[in-house]
Amino acid sequence: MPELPEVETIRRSLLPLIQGREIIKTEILRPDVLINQDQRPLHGWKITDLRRRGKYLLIDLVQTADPAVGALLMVHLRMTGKLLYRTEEIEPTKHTHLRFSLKGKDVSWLDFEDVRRFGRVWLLPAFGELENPGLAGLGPEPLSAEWSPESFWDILQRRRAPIKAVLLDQTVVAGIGNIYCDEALFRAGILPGRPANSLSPEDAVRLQEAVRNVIKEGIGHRGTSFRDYVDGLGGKGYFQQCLQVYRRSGENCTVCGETIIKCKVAGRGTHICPHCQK
DNA sequence: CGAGGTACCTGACAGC
DNA sequence: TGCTGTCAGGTACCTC
Repeated sequence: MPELPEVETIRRSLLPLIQGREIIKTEILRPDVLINQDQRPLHGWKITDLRRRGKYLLIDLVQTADPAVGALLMVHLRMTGKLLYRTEEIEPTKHTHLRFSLKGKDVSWLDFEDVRRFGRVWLLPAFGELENPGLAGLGPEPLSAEWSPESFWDILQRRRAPIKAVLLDQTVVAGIGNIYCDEALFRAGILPGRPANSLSPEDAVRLQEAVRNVIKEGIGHRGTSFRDYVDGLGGKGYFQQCLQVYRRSGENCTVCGETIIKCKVAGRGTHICPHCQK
C-alpha cells in the first residue's frame, strides 16, 4: 500500500534511470486506467524530472520536437499499483495496464501494473497539477515547514471526527495512509478514535512530531513491504520490521507488554495498544 | 461545510 | 475439494 515513504522510495529509485529518456512508444493494455485529459499522443516526449506530491508521482515531460511544449504524466498507485523499470521486455501479465518504451543506448520499459486496478495515470498539460482537483486540494507535505503547529491546531479544533480520519484526510496533510497513521498515533500515545477537537495543544505537537518521525524513518527504510509494495526496481522495503502496532494484533506492545488489539476506526482496520494510548 | 457510508477491484484466507 | 463470505485500504462520490 504505497503511502508517502513508499512513493518517495519509488521516485528515488526511478529518477536516475528515466530522467532525460524519451518515451518512444506507449502501449495501452487497459484503457480505463489512463485518463488522457490532454488528448495528446503518449510518445515523442522526453522525461525531464520525476517529482512527488503526497502519494502522487509527477513525471514532467517536454516534446522532443519542441522542448518549449511541456506536459505532465501523473500517477497514483492507490492500493496495489506498481511502476516498474525493466531492461528486458517481458510478456505483459493480466495486471500490466500501461507500458512505456524508453529510448536509450538500449531500450528500457516502464510498466504500470495494478492487480486491483484502483490506480490511475493522467496525461495533463504542463503544471496540470494546479488544475487537477485531487492534486490541487492536497494539504501540505508533512516534512515541510508549511505544515505548521498553528495550521494543524486550527484544523483539529474545527473537526469532531476521529483524529485518525483527520490524519488520513489528504487535504489536511498529504501522504499519510493507514500504516503510518496507526504508527504515529501509537508513538504519540493517542487513541485513534478520539475526536480531533479533544486533543490538547501538547497532544497536537506530539502527534505532528510523531508523524514526521514515522514518515522519515519509513523513507529511511525504503518503505513498508507486506505483500504488494516494491520500489521501481522491484526491491522490497524493510520498515515492516520497525512497526510497533500495525498488523501486530495479539502480539505484545514493545513498550509496556500489553496485548496489541485491532478494532475499526473511521472504517479502517486500526491497531492500538490500550495501555500506551489514551 | 463536516461526517459517515459505499463503490470501485482482486486475491488471500477462514470456515464449512 | 470447492464454495461462500470477509477483509485488505485510497479515493471519489453520495446523502444527511
